[in-house]
Amino acid sequence: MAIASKYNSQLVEEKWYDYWMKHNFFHSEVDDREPYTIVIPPPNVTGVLHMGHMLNNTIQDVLIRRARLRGYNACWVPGTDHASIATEAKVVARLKEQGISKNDLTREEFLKHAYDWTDEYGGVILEQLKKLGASCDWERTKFTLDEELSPQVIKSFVDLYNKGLIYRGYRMVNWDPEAKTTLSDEEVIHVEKQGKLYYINYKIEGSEEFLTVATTRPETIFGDTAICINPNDERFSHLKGKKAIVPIVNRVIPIIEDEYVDLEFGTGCLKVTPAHDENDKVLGDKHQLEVIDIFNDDASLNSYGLHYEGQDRFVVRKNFAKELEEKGILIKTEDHTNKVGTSERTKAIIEPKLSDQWFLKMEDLVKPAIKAVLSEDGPVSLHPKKFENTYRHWMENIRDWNISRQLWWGHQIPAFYYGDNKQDFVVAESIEAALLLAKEKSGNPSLEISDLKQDNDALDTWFSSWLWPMSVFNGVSDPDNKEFNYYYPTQDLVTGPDILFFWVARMIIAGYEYTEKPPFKNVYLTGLVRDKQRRKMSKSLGNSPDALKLIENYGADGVRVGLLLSSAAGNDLMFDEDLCQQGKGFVNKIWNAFRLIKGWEENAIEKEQPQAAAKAIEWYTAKFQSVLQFVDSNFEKYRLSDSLMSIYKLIYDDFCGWLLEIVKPTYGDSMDIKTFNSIINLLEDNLRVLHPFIPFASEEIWQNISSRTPEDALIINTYPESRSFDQTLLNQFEIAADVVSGIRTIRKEKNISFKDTIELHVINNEKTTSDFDGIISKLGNINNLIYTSTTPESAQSFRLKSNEYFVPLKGAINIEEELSKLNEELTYTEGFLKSISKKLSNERFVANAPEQVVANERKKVADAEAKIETLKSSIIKLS
RNA sequence: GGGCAAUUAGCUCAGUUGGUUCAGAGCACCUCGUUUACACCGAGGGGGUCGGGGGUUCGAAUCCCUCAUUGCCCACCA
Repeated sequence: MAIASKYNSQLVEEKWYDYWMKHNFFHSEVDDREPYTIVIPPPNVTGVLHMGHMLNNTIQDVLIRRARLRGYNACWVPGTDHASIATEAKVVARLKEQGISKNDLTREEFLKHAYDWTDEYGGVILEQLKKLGASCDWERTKFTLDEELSPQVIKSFVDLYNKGLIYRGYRMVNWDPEAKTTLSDEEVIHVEKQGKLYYINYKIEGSEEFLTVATTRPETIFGDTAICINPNDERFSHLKGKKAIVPIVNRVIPIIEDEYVDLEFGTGCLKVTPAHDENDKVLGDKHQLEVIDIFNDDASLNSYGLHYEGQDRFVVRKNFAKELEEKGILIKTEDHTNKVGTSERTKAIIEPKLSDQWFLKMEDLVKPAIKAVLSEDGPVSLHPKKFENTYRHWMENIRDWNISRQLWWGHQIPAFYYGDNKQDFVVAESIEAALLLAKEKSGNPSLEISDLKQDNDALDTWFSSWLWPMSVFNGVSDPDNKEFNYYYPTQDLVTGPDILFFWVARMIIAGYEYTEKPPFKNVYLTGLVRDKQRRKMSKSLGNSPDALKLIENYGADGVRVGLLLSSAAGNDLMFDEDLCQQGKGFVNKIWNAFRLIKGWEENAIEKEQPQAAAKAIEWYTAKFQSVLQFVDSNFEKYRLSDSLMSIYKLIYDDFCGWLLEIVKPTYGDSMDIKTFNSIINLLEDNLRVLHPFIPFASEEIWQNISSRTPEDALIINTYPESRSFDQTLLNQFEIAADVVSGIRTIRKEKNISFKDTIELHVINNEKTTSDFDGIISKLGNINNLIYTSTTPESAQSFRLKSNEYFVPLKGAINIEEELSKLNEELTYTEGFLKSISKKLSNERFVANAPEQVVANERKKVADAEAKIETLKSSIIKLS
């Protein structure tokens, strides 16, 4: 039977994914086993798979597959997020292309378009995840805006409102003029921008004197309602109680005093625009100033902007500055860099704006969530731990959360207005319930449903996703249901640190508010995927590889290995396609190991097992256990890269490099059945550990070893059991391996072909075991291994500890060369001995160092002395 | 402006409470090797005064101080 020498992922991956799906292996139902649950960070419903998703979901799949093998009832819940602002922006843009303006549509018409869009693109990303091998329970796929989840979001709003935690307030909020909505503080990114500081003269009323004010935003002059000076500033003391005249506008405004003003900055005079700056708002409230809002929703000027009405704020800045300059009012400008708030989504520059919005009080809500993460042995751990600092800082300085958005795509706020007064509203889960409340609150029993008008705004997307680990199990609507009780709290959450506040922290908050339990136990924060030059991957740079193309070229397994090999938790991943190539090579290596072993099957007969093979199997069994222990302990620390790397080396070096080479029959010879069976068992153990990382190839090989029933599929098989192992055996093998290495070095130096057999003479001063002689003979191609006490004539030598090894050579040996090699080793060993002896002769060392350390140093001395002995005698013999 | 983290081989990173083998791995690099699983291979090799400077200690990559560089988070100075 012929097995291809190159592993072909494309032929294999779809086959096994279909097979797993067909046998429902990804699906989980409540049963008696212990659950292991992961909820996916729901990607945007209209998103496409990028490298970040690949990394993130590979990690989740590794965790979930490993849990499944270890006998847990593994459940990975997939789904998508409606991503209100991002999706609405996309829909608006598409409508614009079709010549349709959002303003011309009713809410219902707009939502129809939005749903059409999600039907068209929605869930594409989930299909792409399947290509990666993601073993999600697809029967549980959820969408944050679907019929099951939406009522839970509404319920939670009503509940928090009734608890007095949600309120409506007229506040300064972050306004995104492009999306025409407010944003939470977290959605604002501060970016350093090069700007100018404009020095502008304001005339003092009833005098010819001017006051110069420095501002970065001259266009807001139209909204000025005061000038503020520091009461301690002697330069301006004569202006106290006077009034100033706003240039061009000619409005008379008071000159107020407040210590808030920094004497050092600018001119020491501040213009106050309470409608468009948070600090100015504070000043305005304090000094009871008028508030003049000069902007439209798109940040163009309204009628307060006079002849600039309708022009964009930045156009006005330029034009107005020019006008002021021409009129001699603008006296100078300076370069000035400052941090400008921009929208995380649209990148538009944020305009502080006063408006009525819904807020959630955070102060008390965060308390249990802080404790859960930061207290000693708290139930939630962040990996890596360093993010706990960031978490603490944010949580301890939290402000109320603006949860309303002026968007249509999302959960409409369940507040219903029945009158003209601001306070004439009720909050309820349905309009019917709202009517009852409204009748009561208004005292008007004749109110009808048609008299109620629902709040136009939608909720912040994160106000729905913070419920995700609960809502996917219907835990908000029905907290006592069987599934929720079983699957919640979930086990691990895998996501990026960029949404630590947006999502992770808020989920913990919601979890405690509704269940008094954390939503998950461990949070694995991945790094960002960057390119080789450390640049972020982005569409505009075009440095982001096509994820699906990568899978096509390297196989999902190859890509998974490539991504995982060098991505420690919390560290950014410098992605390079070579990593995938390495992953692909690894898969091919295992495939060929299988090919070799499978080739022995037909020649495997009952015959005596070679001693070398028996010993090698014994050794590998121990080696496997030691690596397994390492792998498991690294999994516990969420160090997946280290786990994978140790398996990688186990396969390349120990399994293929040593074990298979030792048991491999000489050309044309048969294989004994006992060895063959052992090797198959060991191969199967390897596959069990490998499966979480390379699910497709491991299943393919597993199924090719022998025909299996679906019940025997690798995906639902068992993880190798951890057992104790013989460390001495591993140490002894190390020495044997060094001997083989020594022989190979001599062969190489002397140009002796690996095909020619040679002799090896050993002076065994160390009394090392002869158990590995068979292995040494096989791998060194030694025809005669002789224990001796005399140095053979004409031989090339090497030493391990105080043992001496000789390969007799026919031709003349370069005695000079041998001597110089020996002398070099002697010098080194003597120097080594000297430094250790010095250490030991230091009384303070002997007195202070732990016993074990001192004993080890003594042993080193003994070893070195023995080695020096043998070196010296060899030198004498040669000279 | 405040805080946090990092700086170890050409690259990406390990290095556990300071102490077994003079600092490790993978990749890359150099040399040699192929009719007998795999060139998506094998054997061998070179390469680091552990960012700089000080200190504590019998002993420091590891602890302390300081400087430098980089990254991240937070923040209303016009």
